[in-house]
Amino acid sequence: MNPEKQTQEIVRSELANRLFFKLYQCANLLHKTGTKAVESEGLTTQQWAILGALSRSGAAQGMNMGDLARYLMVSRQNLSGVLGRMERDGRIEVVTDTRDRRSRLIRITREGWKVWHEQAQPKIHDYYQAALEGFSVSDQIHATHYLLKLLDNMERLDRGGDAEDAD
Amino acid sequence: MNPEKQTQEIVRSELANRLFFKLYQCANLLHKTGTKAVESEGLTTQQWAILGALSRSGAAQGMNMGDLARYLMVSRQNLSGVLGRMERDGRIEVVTDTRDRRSRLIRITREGWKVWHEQAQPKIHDYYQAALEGFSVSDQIHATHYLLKLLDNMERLDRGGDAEDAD
DNA sequence: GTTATTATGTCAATATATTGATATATTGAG
DNA sequence: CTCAATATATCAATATATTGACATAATAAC
Repeated sequence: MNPEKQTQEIVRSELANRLFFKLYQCANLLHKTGTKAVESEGLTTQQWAILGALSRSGAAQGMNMGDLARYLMVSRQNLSGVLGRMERDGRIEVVTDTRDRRSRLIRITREGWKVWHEQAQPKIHDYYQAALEGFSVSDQIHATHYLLKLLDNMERLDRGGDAEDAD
Repeated sequence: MNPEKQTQEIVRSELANRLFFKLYQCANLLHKTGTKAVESEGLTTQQWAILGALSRSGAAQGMNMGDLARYLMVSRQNLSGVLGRMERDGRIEVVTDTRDRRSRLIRITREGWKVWHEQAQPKIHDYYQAALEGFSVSDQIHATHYLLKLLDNMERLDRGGDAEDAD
């Protein structure tokens, strides 16, 4: 490798390093500040993500464990713990799917719906406003695009640990 | 609020929601795929971040707990646990700062240095390569810029929890 | 009907992450 | 010297997160 190419390599590697370190810091602060924003409702960022998923119009009938775990990109065992706490708190309910009795449908309860829309959403709105200060609509679209691209690559990494013919 | 403004509000809010959900998913996958990349060295993404911080030229003398916690954006109690495991594994050492005997300097050991440079770095390099597939240098710069901006806003949120003088 | 697959539950071990409370040692200001 | 501030340690409670292993129940394939 010629010296010029080698210098390029180092620059690129340090650039990547910086990008991932910022992502790492963002991840830490997302959970810290996000949880702080909704803690008065007894919620955390994970529970926020789950209520967000379950309150979508597409999930009116509920979502099963596997789909929810894949959607949130967490493990089934982890999800099980969080859902247990949310069921305890009355925000969600777990019912057996009549069409496939192996499957459990996770649904938001009336109380969960109320907490989500009346209490959490206004605070989440304020949180977004503050966290996205200085972001134009275009900036938001571009930032989301980069995250999506990164996500695609990481999903490929996650699947293709040894099997090298993902989709 | 007129109907047009209201529609704009909803679009903006859904855009923000999408951005933060992607960030949430990225955070989950970063830890999952990142840890997988260095697990054969007995490392995790947190330990990776710590070794990265300690191996910088600026940290040759070591970093104290407080600075390291602020740099990584984690709590002191959390850092304490991770450092304990890393000390147990011989990757770092903790010595009392001679200039301020209250302070403990965290330093990378010779063994930690070796693990970091000879074993972890090549794998991290490959990880970056795969995770940034399709990112030009310009893309990387822009993506980092957005993360940095987000980080600034979230840091402000983190500090100003009760001070209510937001404009 | 037997069997393989699928969806989930559960237990265990480990690591990461927070806040809050309490304690100790050291430094620096007066 | 006294006292406040600083830097850390430690304990506790709670929540999140992973992999691995084993069990169960229901579906689907034969």
